Order: sequence, then structure tokens, then C-alpha cells
Amino acid sequence: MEVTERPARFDAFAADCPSRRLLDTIGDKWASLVIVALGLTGRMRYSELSARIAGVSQKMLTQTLRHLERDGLVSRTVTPSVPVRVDYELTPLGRSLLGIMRHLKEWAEEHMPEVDRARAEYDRR
Amino acid sequence: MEVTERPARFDAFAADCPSRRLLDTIGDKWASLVIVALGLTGRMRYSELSARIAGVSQKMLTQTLRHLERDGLVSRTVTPSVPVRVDYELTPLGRSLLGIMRHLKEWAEEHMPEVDRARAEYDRR
DNA sequence: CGGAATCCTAACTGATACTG
DNA sequence: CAGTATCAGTTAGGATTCCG
Repeated sequence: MEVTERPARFDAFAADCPSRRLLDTIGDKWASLVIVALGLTGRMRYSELSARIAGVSQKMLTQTLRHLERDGLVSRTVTPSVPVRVDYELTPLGRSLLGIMRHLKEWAEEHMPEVDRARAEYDRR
Repeated sequence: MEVTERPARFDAFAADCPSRRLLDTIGDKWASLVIVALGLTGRMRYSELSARIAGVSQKMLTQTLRHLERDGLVSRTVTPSVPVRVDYELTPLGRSLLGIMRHLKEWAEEHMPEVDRARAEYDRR
């Protein structure tokens, strides 16, 4: 596996801006769902996450968990039983993200209807 | 009343969750940069945005602006002079996003160094 | 059970050329 | 100036198969 490193030649404006990089992390299609699921339920097995986040493929779930683990947001615990058992859990750092998740949720619940109306009007023309 | 008219195929968990859809909007590679730029500078011409957000292709900038316009976050004003002049500006709805942008920024500035450390350690193994 | 490796297609993206 | 249209390269993602 290779690490994708940015060329970072241009982007003086924001390529390395912390908030942009945060969006790269939690803006991922599945990452936010994993974080919220773990935030609500606490420690979960791989198969529980898979069942909870319906529609995610095994490849994407694994990839997402690896990324979150790499970023220190999620911890992975292997119990070498037979068959093997793997649990995932938010780290303290991961749990600190639940705050902005709440802010996102609040803005979304308050304003997404307006977005929907804007879209409907835009599409009508 | 709350009747769910979902096709209910997969995604029972969150495909239509407002916060997920919000992330689809602002999590886009360029959308957040456009929003922040317009938030900082106010009304900007196409060419100003293009210069400010270095590295964005004209295709992506146009596409991003169209999406933001469709979502009602950005307004587009054409002045039919010669040559034509086009200005972009955050709508009130778009400006209301600056709040969560600030929350994102705050979390990022506070915690991204931890993410960086976690990554460095993960990659070392 | 919890993956890794492979293959393959659809979507995204950038470069280029052209236009009102 | 502010785009649109087109094409080619890259990548993301799903399906499948196999393994400790």
C-alpha cells in the first residue's frame, strides 16, 4: 500500500489548511457515519458496523476504518479467539469530534430545508 | 407525522440524513474554499476567485460555483457589459454556513496536530 | 469472522480548444 | 471575461475470490 502525498506546489490558499484537511477526513462518504455510529453505540464489532451502516461494501468499511485508525480517531482491538473478534471504538480524540458533528447536525437540521427549496427552484428553471 | 417515503432499499441509517448531505455539499474539495474566500472578501468576480483559489481548474471552479448556486449558498450576478462581468457572493444562507466553518476551523486548529502525530506513528509501523 | 488481493467499470478531473 | 464542449488519464468503488 502506498501513501498518497500531495504535490502541494500551488494551493497557497488552503491545501495545508487544518480545516481543509479535517474535511478531507470526516467529509469522506463513510467516515462520518462510522464516527456517529461509534459515538452512539460505543464499542462495536466489525460485523456490527457493517450491519449498522447498511450499503457500505466490505472494502469501503475496511478502508474507512484504516484511515480513521491512522488518524488516531478510532482504535482497533483484536481478540485472537476462534473465530477472531475485532472491536472498534472511538479514541478520546475521536470522541472530541462528536462536538462538531453536533454543530453540523444542528446547522443541517436548521438549514437543509432551505437548500432543498433552493435546489427545487433552480432545477425548475 | 413523519412518514418516511424512502425507497428503503439500503441506507436506513443515514443516506438521507441532513448532516450527511451537508457534508456532501461542503466536504467537496473546492466548495469550502469558495465559501471561505467569499466569506472573507465578500463579492468576488470569477477571475478573482480563480486567482485566490490557486490550483483550481476553470472547469472545477465553474462546476463548484454552479453547485453552490443551485444549493442557494451563492448568488451569481451577471453585468452585461463588454466584456461581461460576473460576480459571486454568499447568500444569507451561505453566510450562515460561516458559523460551522468556524467550528470546523476551531476543532482543526486544536486537534489536527494530534492527528498528525497519530499518522506519523501509524506510518512508522 | 474479519479481512486482503484482484479485477473491472463508472465517475471524477485536468488539459485543450472554442465562443458570446 | 467567463465560460462551454470534448477528450484522455486517473481514481474511486463494487463484486468476487481466497485466506488465517
